Amino acid sequence: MASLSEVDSTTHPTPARLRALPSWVINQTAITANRLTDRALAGTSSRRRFAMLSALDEFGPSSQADLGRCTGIDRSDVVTGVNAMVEQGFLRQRPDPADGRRNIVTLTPAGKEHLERLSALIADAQEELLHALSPSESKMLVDLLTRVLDSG
Amino acid sequence: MASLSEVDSTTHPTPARLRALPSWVINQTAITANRLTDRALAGTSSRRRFAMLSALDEFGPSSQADLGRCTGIDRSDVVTGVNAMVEQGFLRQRPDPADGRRNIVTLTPAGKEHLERLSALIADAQEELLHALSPSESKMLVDLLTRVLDSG
DNA sequence: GCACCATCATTGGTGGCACCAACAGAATTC
DNA sequence: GAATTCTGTTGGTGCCACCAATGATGGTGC
Repeated sequence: MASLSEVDSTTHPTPARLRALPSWVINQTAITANRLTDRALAGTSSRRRFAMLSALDEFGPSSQADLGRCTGIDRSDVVTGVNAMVEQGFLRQRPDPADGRRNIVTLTPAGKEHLERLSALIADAQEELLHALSPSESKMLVDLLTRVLDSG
Repeated sequence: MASLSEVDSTTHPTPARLRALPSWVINQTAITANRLTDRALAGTSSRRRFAMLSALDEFGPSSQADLGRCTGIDRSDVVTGVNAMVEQGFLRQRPDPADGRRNIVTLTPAGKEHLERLSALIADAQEELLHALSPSESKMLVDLLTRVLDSG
């Protein structure tokens, strides 16, 4: 009995100009993705720190500059993240004996453990984010975005 | 010590954990997309204001609350954007005679003109962003992201 | 009528993020 | 050995998403 427009009364359509705009759609999706992961990480950590932990786990001890480069985080932002995680006991910091400029940052066992906890939380968020897509569609989405990223 | 990684000194590989993480890839792509559009808009406008202009152009005059809802912008953030564009002559603001609470915001001819200018600038940014993808791939990317968005 | 609640525009503020500039000290290059 | 590059660090900027509260207004149930 209710007309279509009536049903839509609570819905707020997005302008077609925006819906057709790749950068807009990408950004909106990123907003919800970040919201989901931020909530999943609750008060335990942040996306940035998770990225740093991931890099240290995969590449082993590295300087802060390298850590920033491979995660896309500014050197100055790496500093605060590293400091916080050193204080939490997740990272260890020592000067590079071969290069007096560098601080070598190392993942502690507690840090590795922490990383795995965060990884599980974030995995849940991914599922929540992509539940509308099939596994192959999710893969295709990631592949397309990766190609966009690598081309820049 | 001496190893292959030495040769790669200029390249900075991203951790596999991150590269396989949809939310990470989406966010990184959004960062570059936003950087490109922000640079395209230079000092002329912002992404938010473009979104508001697009909505007003497509849906006609509307209250600020509606404007915020259909663009996903917080009501409080709509205020500053509207004020700025009113001052620039792109928007007109008048009280709703039928509802004393609302401000009806209308796109002026200058605003419409401005919108079209911005639209062209942003279109260039899209091309720059997606130059690695074919048109059909770009469409598929937008479709996938749209489905993710609509499912949330 | 009237109390109650929803909605409006607006103010103010918060935290995170991406980014930039400058610095001293150490290393590398020429 | 001078010049240049790189490092960690400090400090700061601006945008963005988000939240809380408030006074004014509209609508609803009774």
